[in-house]
Formats: sequence, C-alpha cells, structure tokens
Amino acid sequence: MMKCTKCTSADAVMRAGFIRGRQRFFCKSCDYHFTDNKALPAPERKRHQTTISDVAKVLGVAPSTVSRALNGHSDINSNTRQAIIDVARQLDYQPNLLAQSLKSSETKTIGVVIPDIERPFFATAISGIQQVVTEAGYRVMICQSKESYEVEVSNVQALIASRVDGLLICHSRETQNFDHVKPLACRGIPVVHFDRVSNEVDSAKVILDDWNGAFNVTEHLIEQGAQRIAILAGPESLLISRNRLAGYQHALKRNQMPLRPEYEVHIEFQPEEAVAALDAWMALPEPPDAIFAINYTNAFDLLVALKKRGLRVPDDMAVVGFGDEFMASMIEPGLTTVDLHPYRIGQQAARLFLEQMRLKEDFQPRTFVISGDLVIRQSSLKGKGNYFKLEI
Amino acid sequence: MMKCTKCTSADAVMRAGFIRGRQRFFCKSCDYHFTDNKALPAPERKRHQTTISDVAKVLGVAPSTVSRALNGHSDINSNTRQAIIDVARQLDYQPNLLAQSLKSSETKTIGVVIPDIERPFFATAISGIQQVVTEAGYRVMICQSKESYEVEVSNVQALIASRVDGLLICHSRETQNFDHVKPLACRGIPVVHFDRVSNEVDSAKVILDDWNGAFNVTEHLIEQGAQRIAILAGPESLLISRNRLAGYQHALKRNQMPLRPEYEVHIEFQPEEAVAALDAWMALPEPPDAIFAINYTNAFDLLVALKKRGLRVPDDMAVVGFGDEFMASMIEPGLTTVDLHPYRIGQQAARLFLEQMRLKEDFQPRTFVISGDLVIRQSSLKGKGNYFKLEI
DNA sequence: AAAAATACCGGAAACGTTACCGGAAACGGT
DNA sequence: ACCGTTTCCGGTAACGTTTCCGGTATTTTT
Repeated sequence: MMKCTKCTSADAVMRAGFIRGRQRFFCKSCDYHFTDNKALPAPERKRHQTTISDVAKVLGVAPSTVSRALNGHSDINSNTRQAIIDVARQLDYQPNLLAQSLKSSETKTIGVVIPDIERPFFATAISGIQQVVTEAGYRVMICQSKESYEVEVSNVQALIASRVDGLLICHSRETQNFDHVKPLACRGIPVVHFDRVSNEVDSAKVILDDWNGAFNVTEHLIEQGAQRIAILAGPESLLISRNRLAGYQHALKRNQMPLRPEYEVHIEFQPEEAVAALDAWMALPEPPDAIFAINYTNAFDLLVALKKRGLRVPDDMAVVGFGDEFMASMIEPGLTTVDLHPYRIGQQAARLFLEQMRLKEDFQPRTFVISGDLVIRQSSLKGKGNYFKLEI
Repeated sequence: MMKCTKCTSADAVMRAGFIRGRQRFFCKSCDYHFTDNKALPAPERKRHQTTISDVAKVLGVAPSTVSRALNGHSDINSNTRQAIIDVARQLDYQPNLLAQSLKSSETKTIGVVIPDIERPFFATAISGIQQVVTEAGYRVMICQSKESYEVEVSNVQALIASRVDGLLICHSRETQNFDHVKPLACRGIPVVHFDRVSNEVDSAKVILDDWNGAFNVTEHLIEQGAQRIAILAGPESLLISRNRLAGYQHALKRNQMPLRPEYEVHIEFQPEEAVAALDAWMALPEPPDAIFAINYTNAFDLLVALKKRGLRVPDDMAVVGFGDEFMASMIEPGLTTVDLHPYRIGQQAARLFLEQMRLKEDFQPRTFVISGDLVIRQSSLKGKGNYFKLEI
C-alpha cells in the first residue's frame, strides 16, 4: 500500500479520489491528504536570466543591498558597491524591466496610435516622436487604426492594458466618439493628440495650421494669375478638411474673388473621385484654371489625369497640393505644396508628453500650432514657360 | 520626552541619531529602535487600478478563485464564475499585463528593428508584420537603427531588457558583427531576419530573391534592345548589392554580352554619387544605353539628371529600378521596377516567428525566399515612342 | 565613559498575478 | 454506515524588483 508522506506508515492510508489525473490518498492518523507524486514529469530547468539574488548569493549579501548598489543609493559602502557592480557585469545581469515596472508602475513605454504607418506623413511623425522620447529613455509601441474606429478603440485598450505611460494619438477618419481616450486622462495618463484632434478631450494637442497653409497656397495661386481656383476638399466630417476650406475661402474673399460652390468638391480622397471631380469641372461653362487639392495623393492623381487629357500644367491648369512628401519634388512637373513638417509635429507631441510627465497635475493642456511652409515648384508657376523645361 | 512605541513608557528612551532626516530613538528596556513618525507626509492616495483582489474582496472570495474564474479554469462553480465575471465587469477590471508577464515570463510583445521607418519598404513590411502578429495577440515594439551599428546594438539590448518574446530584425548597412543577436538565439528567444540577413546567425530568414529579380530586370532590358547596360550597384559590403550584381552579370553572360567593369559602379546610394556615375558613363567612348539602378531612389535621381541633360528616356537611355514604391507609378515616365512585396516579406517573417513560438526546440530554422515581380512601365520600353506620350 | 550620531546591511513586505496543492463538503456506491 | 469520489474553494509561494525600517558596529561628541 501507499506510505503516508508524513508518518511514513502505510496503516491508516486510504484512497481519496482522483485529482487532476492523479490518485489521491488520505492518512487517517495524520489527518492529511496527499497525492501520488511518482512520475513528476521533469524538473524542467527553464532558462534562467541572472537576477539580483544571483548576484547577491555570489557575494553573500542581501538582494536589497544589490539593488541599492546598482541604483546608486547612498546607504552602501563604496567597496561593497564596486564588488557588486563587478559581479553583476561578470554575470551579465540585466534588470528585469517587468518587475521594475510592476513595482514602480511605470513602464517607460509610450503608445502611439496612427491611422496608417505607410503614409509618409505618419512615418515621419513617428520618427520625430521616437527621436525625442528615446533620448528620455522611453520605448515606443505603435498601433495602426487603418482608419477604422473599432480598430482604434481596441488599439487604445491594448495600450492601456500594456500600462503605457502615455498615449500619442492621431484619430482615424471615422472617429467621432472619443470616450475611449477619456479614461486615460482621468487616470492621469498623459494623452497628446496630434494632427487630427478632438476638442472633446481636454488634452495637449499639436496641430498644423491648416487655415494658414490653405490661405497661403491659395494666395500664391492668385499671385500667379489664377482667376478661377477650385478646391478638392476632403470629407466634411474631418476638421482639417473644414479648416483648409476656410483658409481657401478667406484668401478668395480677401482678393475680391467670388466663392463658387461648383468649385468646392468634397471627396473621400479616392483617386477615382478626384478624376471625376476634374471631369465635372472641365465640363463647366467656366472651368477652373487652378486646383488646390488638400490631399497630396489627389494632387498627383490630378496631374496624371490632366496630362492624359492633354492639358498643360501649370499654364492651362495650375495644381497645388498639401503636404510636402518626398515625391512632390521628384515628379514632373514638381508639385507646389505646403511642407507640413511632420517630423516637427512628432517631436512637439513627444515633448508635450514629456513635459506632462514632469509637471504631472501642474501641467496645463495647451495646443501647439505648427505652421506649414509654402514650397513653390513648377506646377503653380503660371506663364513662366516652365512646362517641361527643367531648370530646377 | 518620547514614549516608546512598544512599552509606551518614556523612561528608558534615549536618542539614537538621525536616519533619513528623522530623529531616531532607542528604548533600553524594550531593546528597540524606532523613529519619530510625527509628520508622515501624506497617505498619498495613488490612483488605484482595479485588481483581482478588489474583485475578490467584493464577493468575499480568494484572489485565486477570481483568477480561476476569469481564466476559464475548470475548478470553479459556474455560479461563482458568473458572479465574479459580473463584478469584474462592473469594476472595470483590467488584468495587469505586467504582473502576468512577470509570472509567465511571456510579454506577448515582439521587437522589430529596422533601419528607417520612413522608407516605404520598411513601413510596408511593418504593416505586414503587424497584421499577422496582432491576430495572434502580440504587440509590436519598433526601433530604428538609422543605419547605425551602434544604435542597432542598443536597440536590440533595449528590446531584450523589455523581455520581448521575439525579435524581427533587418540589419543596418553598417552591421558586420552579429554578436548582439546571438545571445537571443542561445536564450531561446526566436529571432527572424528579413531583407538584410546574416549567415553567421542560425535563425529563420526571409529574403527577397535579389539574384532572380536582377536577372529578370536585366533580361527585360536586353529584350528591349539595350546593348550596353550599366549597373548602379550599392556598397560591396551589402549582400543584397552583391546578389543583384551577380544576377545582372549572369543575364549578360547568358545573352553573350560582355561584362564591362566600367559599367559597374558601386555607390552608397547618395544622389550626388548617382549623378556623378551618370556623368562618368556619358563621358565614355561608348556610353551605356540602359541603366539598372539597384536602389529605387537612385533610379529617380537618374531620371531627373537625364532630363536635365536633355536625354530621352527610354529611347536614349532606359532606366530600371528595384523596389516598386508607390512613386514609381506616379512619375513621368513610369519607372520599370521589380515589386519586392515588402508586405509579404513582413507577413512571412511574422509567421516564421509564430511558428517558432509554437514548435520551440523542434523548429528548424529555414530561409524563405520571396520572389519579386517585374513591373514594366515606360522607362524601359525602348523604341515604342512612349516618351512623353501618355497612354498609360 | 556614556550618549549621540553615523554608516551600512539584512529582513520583510509589497507590486498583481497564477500554479500548485490541501481541505472540506457534497455526493455516490456498496 | 462506510468508504471512495467529485467538486470547489482557500492558502501559499513564486515571478524580480524596490522600499521601508530595524539592527548592529563604528565613530564622534559631550
């Protein structure tokens, strides 16, 4: 029969059912349950990363002493400290950030949510963010919403669950409801909005000066002699779209030019829509002689479509875009745009996060405005004979 | 005088120095040290996130029971489970991933190291990675080496310190030494190389078929009637550079065309270098009539430079690139390239990681080859009168 | 020489979670 | 009734770290 693990006698032992697949016993004399520990599968030596106690054991000191030594605490003898540091290096000790984070409830990680990393604007913004926060010792976790509200919400939740120290977010095009970011602010987790912001949330923001950029680029077209300027605007739900439209309108008004509703077209940024808009404009009794596309890809779409139709850019039709991607300078003719400085936007957003971490409750949420710079290329220089000439 | 915290009498109490700014006392009768705890600064109610014990307390059960209920363990009554789930939802309980990770030593996070996120190839590859791993419940931590070996090493170390479950890496251009990734493999942390790989490390790899791509694109030029094909190669240290050169050479040989050393130029991908190479070629007694640029940006540089010099593309000089970025289709003339499918590369790398997680030691490192697809556009279609005509 | 101050170290608790295992009650079969 | 079985829950230890605080030895002051 089975021997009791305590009294080692087998007299009072009886079976007591099965538990988790193993036979269970009960010793009446000891009043003690135990299980058949015969085939304990394996000690399963899992790979061990050097810990603070390993270092402590080598030197015969307490783990807390090692911790003090490594963190430059004062309550430690300099000889002891040096010895500990030496052993730690020798054993290739690497502090376990998880344990540290659990203790300090700081992960030294920030979350970034953007619509799409493949868009140069966001890729560059992320570079700016990373440059600033890595200097401050933060790591970056990046999520893409792919312009979906649902994905954005789950992204934010995943980041919260990962206990990020802060959140930098540019909302998806769909996002109208901002309840998913409010809990963050309540819990004291810094939130910084950039590019596409929400006024519903009381957070720090970095926006680009859409109004001014649109105003400037429109005035530039007017200076170039454009008489009838159309605008290829984005979805009316998007704040940036409304702002750019307003800047455009103001430039027209300031120059005593009429606002023509037929020249204002809202699209979802799809190439086919841009082409359709162009066709509609060209069918007008008075077609425009310049187009302001608030999205740079649509500007390219227009250039291609215009060439196909045999129209000369910029003499028959000037085109300007918004957002100075690398491409704008490479195409032919070069596209006049507004450089939005995405890198600076990212940097500034990151700096606002760091500032908020430093000041905590004393931080006053504020909005940073990054102004774009007009970059003039051939696509808007009317009447200068630039078309297909290549004096860049 | 001060009263002893234990015997509450003040008779045998004497001062015993200062410790951490506070007066310290010693009770002789109790043989006990204690400090002046008068002005304990504040209870400092730190923001509390609902924990498993909070839920347990509400229902009067043990934390372990809550854990079992929430993790769908079997040893739990279905009524209890439901009650716990309800309370957890009510209290907005979110498991602390840090604690879970510390316990399980799995972070459900992978690290990705790339040279530069602003390069469309890598941005797209990251999208592919993310698509696959998020489905499997992994988060992604992204680092940029900016083509610096030192930065790459510190990136890898930071990711190890964050205890990522795996590492997907594309080495920097500088990287010749791979000791920083070897410890990972030893520790059983899955490593997957992609694009730029190292044969020194025994890891899974995803590479693109540079040789074949270069071969195909060169044969295409030959088919178009090109007689003297030059190649703008990259640094000789880069494996991809050598492979593409080899593919190019093989295509020439197979077509009984001579290999001319003066047609092979290695550059560091800088625009000025590309222009200089072009000038050198044009100064030759027999200038080339086609150029294969193994880097797509250099292909654009060449197009611009060629136009400035009044040379017609493709009739005077055909140009092909490598890597089918969005831009290649937008410029004029469209650039013939090889689509490298960066999204697929990312996906495949991620899948290899997941497979390695699943199989553990049984996983056999293997190399996946993604073949590129030739995308023919105007820049290589010699003698078809395509130049500046726009039937796309 | 006694009292006070300093310097330095160890032990224990805590962060939030889960795995293991034992206890107790309820249930079932002879 | 008795033994065996099943069900379900609680306690404890552990993951690796840091922080608090008490203890001891040493040095300085009165």
